[in-house]
Order: sequence, then structure tokens, then C-alpha cells
Amino acid sequence: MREAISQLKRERIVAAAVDLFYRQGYGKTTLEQVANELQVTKPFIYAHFASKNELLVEICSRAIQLAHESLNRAMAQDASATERLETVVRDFLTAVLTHQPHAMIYSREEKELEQKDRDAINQLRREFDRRLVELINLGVASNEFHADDVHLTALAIGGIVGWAPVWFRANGRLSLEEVTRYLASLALAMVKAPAQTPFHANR
Amino acid sequence: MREAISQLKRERIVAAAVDLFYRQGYGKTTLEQVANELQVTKPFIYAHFASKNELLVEICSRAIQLAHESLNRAMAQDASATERLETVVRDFLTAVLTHQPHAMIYSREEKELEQKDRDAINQLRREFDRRLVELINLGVASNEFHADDVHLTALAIGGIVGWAPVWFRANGRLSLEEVTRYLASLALAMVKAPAQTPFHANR
DNA sequence: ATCTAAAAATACTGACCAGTATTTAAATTT
DNA sequence: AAATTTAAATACTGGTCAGTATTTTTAGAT
Repeated sequence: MREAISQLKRERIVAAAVDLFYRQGYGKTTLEQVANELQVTKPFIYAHFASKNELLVEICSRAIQLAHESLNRAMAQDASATERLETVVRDFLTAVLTHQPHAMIYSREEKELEQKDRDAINQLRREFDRRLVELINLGVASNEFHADDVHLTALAIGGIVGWAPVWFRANGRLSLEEVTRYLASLALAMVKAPAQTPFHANR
Repeated sequence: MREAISQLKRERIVAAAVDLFYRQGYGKTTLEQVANELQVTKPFIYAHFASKNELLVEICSRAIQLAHESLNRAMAQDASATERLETVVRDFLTAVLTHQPHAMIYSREEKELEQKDRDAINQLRREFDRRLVELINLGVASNEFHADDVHLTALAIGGIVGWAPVWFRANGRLSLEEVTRYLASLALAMVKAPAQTPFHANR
């Protein structure tokens, strides 16, 4: 009970920080502003977080965790490489777009983190790419996909996903549902198409 | 002559700042560190730049300008939509990867800029997407391309390009030449492929 | 109603660093 | 070589803000 209240307060603080860090950037946001947003004062925040940076770490950790969970869910299913790739891209996109501020904060403020926290992030990036590589290899083996360079292909798909939070607007022309579905189909197009220019031929 | 020396000094300062802002982030870099890197002292920098922020603006402006120039060059050629799209993607990628630190700094530190400076950046982003849309429309009209949603397709290609500076390593497995050629072929695959799942059908 | 404990506010400190005033050194001129 | 100008260094200032010590308020217990 006492614990639940403390948890609620933490949530509110994080939410306010996410909002301000997203809009103004970490560097330009003071803890006093975060406190104001909540109609409290600075020491209130320090009752729940040891430092401004710990708040950032919390936000970034959540971004990582959310992404990881969606990735695990998507990979868990047993289906064709085609279906799985579609699911992975869609689910991951959904994760980064429903938590757009988190995603943007952690990609922008990466350099503000301690080395060890930063490592966790980069590990996930690699994990995502690694799993994509795995999946694409699977599809190539089963003749579903074609990819001259599997790693680069994975990085390209990673780019579509990783860049989406930069331009996506929740109240834009297309819904999140439409955007994720379409982008997933584009990702598939990259691995379904026969090679345009034989890659290894002319280097 | 006097002017040329001053210009040279400015270049050195910018180069040192780019290096440190890239490695440490803008917020964690002090002008004293920039000065140290050059074996000079802080006032030396202030003889050439009015403020730390102006230094950042200079760096970001260069990133924008470089990107703009490559975009203009690529668009100038008179060729098929296919060839032009390939050139645009390759040239733009070349621009952001040969100036990787600039590209990363300006996408990370966007929020540190004044509104008007920030606007210039976002304008270019839109300009790039706008031209891509134009080009894809052209290809669709000539039956070279297929794209259910031209805007989203442009944003996906923008993602491949915009995300590349995040993972590219100049001394990695593949050369810049190979990376840009392959990624361009993937971009083409997205517009060359027939629709995987009819997009408008099931929404 | 009074006491006690907790939670939060007010008020303060200290470090850091952008930016500047002042001094010293090095060219350039005559 | 003395005078003058230019360039850079040293030494300082002031504001901001993360983080904290102290006081006040609130709430729960007796």
C-alpha cells in the first residue's frame, strides 16, 4: 500500500520528465521544471530518484525493456520466416511508436549515460539486428527471401524502424496501425525482391 | 591573406569541436576541452566564435549544406526515375557517411539549437522527403515503380539513409562505396516490388 | 486535542563553466 | 631598435542549477 503510493509518485515523476526531456532535451530541462510540471518542488523528486541522471537512466531502461519485450514476443511465434519478419518489424515499430518520446530521448541522449548504461542500449540495437539477420538467413535458406548481404539488409530494416520515431505524428494522416503494416510490407519487399544490381558482381 | 589565416583557424576550431561533440556530446563538452585539443586557450575560440552555441550552429549548418548540395547534384541529372532514385540515395548516403560526425551531432543536438536554426534542419528533412516523393511519383507514372503510399515509402527510404550514420564504421567490413550501392539497391527494391499485402485492402 | 512521524516546502551551498576584463607576448611597422 | 598594433594567455566574474540542510506542514496514532 505504502509501496504502491511510492510507485505511483515515481510514475508521475518519470512521466513529467519524459515529457520535458522529449520537448526540450535533457540538457535544457531543469529538475525544477520537472517539479513545476507536477506542482511539487525539487526535493520531492530527490525522495524518489538519486539524481537527474538516474531519471534519464530509468527512462532509457524502460525504452530498452519495452523494445526487448516486443522483440521477444514477436520472435516467440512459430511461423514462416515471412510471417515472423513481418511480425517482428510491426511489433518493434509499434513499441517505438507508442513510446515515441522514450525512443527519441534514448537515441538523442545516449551520450549523457554512463558507459555501462549506454552498453545496454547498444547491446539491444545489436540484438535486434542479430535476430533480424537470423531471421533473414532462415528465409534465405527456405527460399522465401533473397539477400546478397544479410547484415546490411538487417541494418536497412533497422533504419526504417529506428528512424520512424523521428517523423511519426500520432495524429497524422495515417494511424499507427497503418504505418506499421505498410512499413513492414516495405521491409518484406527488400528481402522478397530479386537483386536489382548484382551486388558482388561489380565491386 | 589575413582572411585566409582566420579561415584556417576557424576550420581547426570547428574540426576540434566536431570531434569532441561527436564523441562526448555537446552538453558534456566544455570550450576549454576544445581549446586544449588545439593547444590553445578559451579566449582563442571567442576570437572566432561568439558563443558555444554558435559553434554548434556552424557545425549543423555545414551538415545541412553538404546534404543539400549532394541532393541538388543528384537531382540535376536527366535520367530515368530508377537511375535518379539510385543516384539520390547513393549521393545522400555518401554525404551523411563521409560527414558522419556532423550528421550525428545535428540529429542528436537538434534541441540545443534556436528555433530558427532548427527550422532550417527540419526543412531539409522535408525537402529530401518531398523530392523523394516527387521522384517516386515520376517512377510510378512511368510504370517503373510501384508504391501504394508514396509518402510513407519516401519516409522509409529516409530512414535507411538517416539511420546509417548510427551504425556505419568507416573501417568496417564493407567500404562506404559498397554500403551506399547496396542500400540504394534495397531502396529500389521497395519501389520495384509489387505490393506484398495490398495496403488499402484491409484497413 | 496532543503527540509523533512522515512528507514536503523553503532556503541554502558549492561546483562548474560560459563568457570577459586584463595582462603579456609576439609580430609588424617606421 | 623603439613604437605600435595584433594576438594570445592568464585571471577573473556571474549565473545557473544539481544537490542538500533545515524548517514547516500534514496526517496518523493515542
